[in-house]
Amino acid sequence: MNDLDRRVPWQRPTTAFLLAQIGAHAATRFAQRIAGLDLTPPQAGLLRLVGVQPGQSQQVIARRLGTPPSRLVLLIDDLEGRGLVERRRNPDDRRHHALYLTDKGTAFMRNELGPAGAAHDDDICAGLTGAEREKLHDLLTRITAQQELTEGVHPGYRQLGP
Amino acid sequence: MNDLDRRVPWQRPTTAFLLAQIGAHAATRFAQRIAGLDLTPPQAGLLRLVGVQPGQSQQVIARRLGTPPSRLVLLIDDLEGRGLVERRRNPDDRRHHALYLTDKGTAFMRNELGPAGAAHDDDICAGLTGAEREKLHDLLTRITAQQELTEGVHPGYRQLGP
DNA sequence: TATTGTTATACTCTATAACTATA
DNA sequence: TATAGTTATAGAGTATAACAATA
Repeated sequence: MNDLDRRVPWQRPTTAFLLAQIGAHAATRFAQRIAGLDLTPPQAGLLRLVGVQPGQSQQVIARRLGTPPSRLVLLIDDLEGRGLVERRRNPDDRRHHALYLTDKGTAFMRNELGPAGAAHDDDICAGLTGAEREKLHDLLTRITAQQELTEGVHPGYRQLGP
Repeated sequence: MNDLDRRVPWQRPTTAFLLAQIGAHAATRFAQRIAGLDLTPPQAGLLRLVGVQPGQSQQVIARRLGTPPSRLVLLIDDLEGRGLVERRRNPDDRRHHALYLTDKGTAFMRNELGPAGAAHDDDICAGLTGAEREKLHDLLTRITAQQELTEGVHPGYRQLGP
């Protein structure tokens, strides 16, 4: 028992602390993994959201992600320049740019990013059995519901260190 | 079933994704909570570490936190200016500054930061029963061990939004 | 010369505000 | 005038590098 433990009631890390610690760790590891795909975490999140909800305007996507629309511009510029995402002007209102995955983008999700995400999940859960992973997934899903977190979206993607 | 689900095998968020999502959420909520104590998350982490391992030099603390020593200076300056932390020069080697909590700092941990952490934990786990919280804590602890994460330290504290 | 702590500087990421075009 | 998207600017946070004191 150390000095502080004698005085404050923190004998062990709280569950919330462990969640933040492991969450940060998982985000960092994910960033490192997809760096090999020349992708930053925000780009990966955007790519996934465009794939799941194609045809949305940049305004809608920005609101969904909780980010200012101006931030999307450069992210999309890069993804579009690499031929993964496509802006299509709406003929009815030429101010809107609807976003779609290209065929190349779809293949990238299936062959590169998808497997990377699965491998990442295996990495993080390596210490648990299959049944334990299910239990953990269930408990975490309950938390996301109670805390009213948007499915498939989170702001905490972390950049890669040196 | 949406467009992307037909093409890539991501029917549900992975466990690793949920961990990152909830971890980011928890970090943000914690930042909001301790903002009422005029404390940033990095300051809270430093304060706790100084309390748990008093008498360490800034170099040692920096290595433990995985942060450059220069970053500690301003954090400590602020905490010292508020009378929560104390630098003590080592008479044997006057280059070293050993860090300690003041009595005021110890009281602050017990009466302010400690209860805030407990309330935060209750908030995040509000959707789970007591037994479920135990189970979750156990599973998360297993992950931290397998992933070799340092107890009580994580780099992912998040700043407060607007 | 090597190390501790500090100060100065630069870089990254993000948000805010100004601007263009369409309506 | 109002909105979608873009560009320009500024801020927060952090890291890197130069510096002073001590060994």
